[in-house]
Amino acid sequence: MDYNHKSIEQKWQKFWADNQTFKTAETTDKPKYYVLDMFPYPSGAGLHVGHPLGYIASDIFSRYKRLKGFNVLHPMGYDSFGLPAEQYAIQTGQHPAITTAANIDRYREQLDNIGFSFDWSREIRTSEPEYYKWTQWIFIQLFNSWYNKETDRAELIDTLIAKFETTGSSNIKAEADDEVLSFTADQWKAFSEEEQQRELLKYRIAYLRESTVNWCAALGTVLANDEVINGLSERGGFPVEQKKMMQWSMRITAYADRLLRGLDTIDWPEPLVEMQRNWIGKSVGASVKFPVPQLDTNIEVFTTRVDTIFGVSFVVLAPEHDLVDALTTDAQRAEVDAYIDKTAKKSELDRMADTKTVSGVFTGSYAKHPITGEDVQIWIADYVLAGYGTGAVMAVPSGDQRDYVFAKHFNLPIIAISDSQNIEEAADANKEGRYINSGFINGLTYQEAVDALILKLEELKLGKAKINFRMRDAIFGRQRYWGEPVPVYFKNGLPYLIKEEELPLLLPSVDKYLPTESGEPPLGRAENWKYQDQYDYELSTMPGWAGSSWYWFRYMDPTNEKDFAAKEAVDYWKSVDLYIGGSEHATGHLLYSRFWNKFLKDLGYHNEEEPFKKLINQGMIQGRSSFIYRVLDEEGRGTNTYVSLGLKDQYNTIPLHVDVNIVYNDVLDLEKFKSSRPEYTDAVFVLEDGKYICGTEVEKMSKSKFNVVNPDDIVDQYGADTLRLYEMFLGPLEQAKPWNTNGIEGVYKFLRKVWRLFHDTEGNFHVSEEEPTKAEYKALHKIIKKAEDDIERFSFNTSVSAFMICVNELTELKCNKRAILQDLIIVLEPYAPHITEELWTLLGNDAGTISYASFPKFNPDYLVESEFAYPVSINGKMKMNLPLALDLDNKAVEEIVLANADVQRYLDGKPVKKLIFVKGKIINIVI
RNA sequence: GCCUAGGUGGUGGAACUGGUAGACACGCAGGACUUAAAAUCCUGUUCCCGUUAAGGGAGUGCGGGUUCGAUUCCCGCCCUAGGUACCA
Repeated sequence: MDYNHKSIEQKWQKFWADNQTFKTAETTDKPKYYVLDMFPYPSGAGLHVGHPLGYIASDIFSRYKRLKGFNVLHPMGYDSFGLPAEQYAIQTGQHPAITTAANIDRYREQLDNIGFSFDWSREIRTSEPEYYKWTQWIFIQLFNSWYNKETDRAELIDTLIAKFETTGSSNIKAEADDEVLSFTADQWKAFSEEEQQRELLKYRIAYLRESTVNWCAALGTVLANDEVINGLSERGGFPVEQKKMMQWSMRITAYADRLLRGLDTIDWPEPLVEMQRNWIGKSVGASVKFPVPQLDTNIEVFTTRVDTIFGVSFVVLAPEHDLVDALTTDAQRAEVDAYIDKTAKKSELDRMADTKTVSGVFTGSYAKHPITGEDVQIWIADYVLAGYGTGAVMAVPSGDQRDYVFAKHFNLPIIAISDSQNIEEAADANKEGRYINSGFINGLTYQEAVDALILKLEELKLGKAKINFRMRDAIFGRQRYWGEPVPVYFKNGLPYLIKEEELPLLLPSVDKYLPTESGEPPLGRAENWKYQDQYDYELSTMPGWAGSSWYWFRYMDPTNEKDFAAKEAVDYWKSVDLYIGGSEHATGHLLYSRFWNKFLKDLGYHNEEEPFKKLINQGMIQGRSSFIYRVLDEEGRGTNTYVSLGLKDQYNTIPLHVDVNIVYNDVLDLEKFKSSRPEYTDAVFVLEDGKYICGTEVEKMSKSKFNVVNPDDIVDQYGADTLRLYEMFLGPLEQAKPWNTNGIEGVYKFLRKVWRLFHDTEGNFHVSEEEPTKAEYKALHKIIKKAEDDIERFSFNTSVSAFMICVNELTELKCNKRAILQDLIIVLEPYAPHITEELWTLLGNDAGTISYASFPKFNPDYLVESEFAYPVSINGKMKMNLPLALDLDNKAVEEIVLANADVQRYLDGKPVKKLIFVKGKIINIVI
């Protein structure tokens, strides 16, 4: 019997499912290993051939780790709350739960076709009440906590209340809102319940406050910063505006420093680490106050270059800055108002795009320089952003290019502050020289100046060293239906939690999935939906990232009703050892997950500072579109004649997308093309060499470009094992690459060769019990070593090649010895589990046991070669091959090489300066 | 602009810490088997010069450098992809 992928794969997929072969054991005598894929959002389009890339890689790694004796946790689930299901519900009226369930079924079917070793008994869906109960529970913990800077961790709010009751607000070091009150213990106790709650809200990690949000009118919801790209929504590309709203937020900024420090402890791809670093955006500098005596206040600025403070020639506020109104003099009022009006009208997009024109206006007021006491003009300009730092900057034209341009434009003074500065043409920010024009820091170096200035500013109470972060708190509420309800109700306008034992707070039914007439979110439509029949529930739902920010814990203990996961399970599985997924989640999911992980650790629920120890970004698989060229007639109208790529320049043509599924190795299947659409039945072709060659282009995979390839089709034609091997063979895992099937035949041929090693020429199964030869052992141990090394460094494509070499060698040797073949298929099992399982049982082993067999032990002795030829060069040139026995020491090698007649001839009596040895071989002779 | 990754045959890509560049596969060309096709197998395939051959030369984006020896390390530049953007 020849290799029949269909019957083999169906048989084993059924066996594995029926026997729960990949159910993760709860034993603890084996070391654990946790391999996780980023779980998919089940979209209506189903999987295309790009989706499984990462899953195949993680499956190979999981299976490899099982063979290496690890207890492997390799689960899968669905991130099933999300916008598309809701949009679809708005259009069709169908409940998102129904479409989501249907999509999940389709996904599951497609995934099962590929033969993954997921433990499906641990499947989770974020939209199931059993799951989101715990997402809500975590929200409750976040609401019930504050961040204590002294202990550098989150603590229960009770510890804060206790401090308020004993010492008031004075000694509290907390991450909190800016406008917290100062009070004594007695004052606190005298506060009303409402006043106390209002104050505590400013400290909670999940908190409610009025904040400027990214409002997307078209989607009817707010968006997080990472969901906004260039002023447009990530989904749909709709315009996004700034709007003030009461919103739930997460105090992720409290964790900014820990999130940053943690990056040094994890094994993640450098670009991703860099993205998170930039997103967090730590800058070290100082906060400086410029007194405004006439208003009895200060303008506080943030600067990374305090040392340039004597170069300050003006101060600039963002147009939205709170003090602008008070600072504007009557004379300047009209001009300032006009300017504010103009910038307010500009969208975020315009404001970002327009970075070249210099604009700004003088307020008419002056501030005092904190050190010299001189008057400094106060300006407003839109290059200063309200959202960063304090929304105000001290302008140092000599050291900052934007300030320089601004000063030139408005004819403001430019003061050199360093003897090494060249400010003829542009600002010069170097820190090399000694200070000039700088009062008491004249003559000092950069570091000396910074230290002296910080000291001085602290003494004057007009400044201090400060660290600023670019990262903002994360907006947590969405005005949407298909998400987790926030377990909060309102009493007297203040939020209160529902009790933990009342969880889950179920998502109520609504008649429509649109906002109410009064503009409330869809949940406002739910009837009789009140807490204790009287209090209004929070109507916004949680954002998409809520459910995915802790899901790896749930897999550890997916059905637990008492905890998000049992303590023993969490203690055993700890954190994810290997996480595979796309880099598009760099500043979203991957940051929020780290945040929640740290938070849950602070509350003592586990002990791991980081959730994902090692992370691999699989590259996107792009579509490779195929084109045919339709010939145009004299009037430029399309005809039904199509010309092959190589001849198209002889005609006037337009390219048309053609379905890639009827193109093989860029050759169009003419019959399939003709029957694809009625209008093509009579199509005429201009061929080259009897073939129609299509043009190609790399584009995103999408239906409209006819370049979507469904993995089911590949599995049907070549089998899951071929698909798995081929996706790995395509190139390095991390690299983006276009999908094409040009080389898939080679992989399929390889599997057939493997099959034939076990079968005689009549196709009957046959292996020999003879003792293998040296050469056979050598071929086997080469692949054992190579496969092991390659998998450990995630170089799957090179190990597929190595398997091909090995099988070619064994075929050449006509090797059908059990001792060799059995080990070979164990090593191959992670890549091609179905064919190896079949061969494993043909060899007489129990079904379902190959996945837990022992990975063969590599023996280096088999690779030692007794005699071989190798090239020796002279001065890097004139290479020649010399035969040589290797079991010799360097001394002997040296003698033999130098005695060689060819070498002697080349040396021509010249003295040898140096011999270069590599691994006991002379590789080069220097003369 | 800044940050990060990358640039190797007709194609996808190998070369793990500097040591025979182009493994493996596709494609292509030629051949065997076959009435024929499919399948399978064999041979060749970086480029240039050399009638075949023996042989020689060039060659890993470009220009330099270090080294006996550089795809690999260093300096400068060009290009591509991804991220980011008035962040004080």
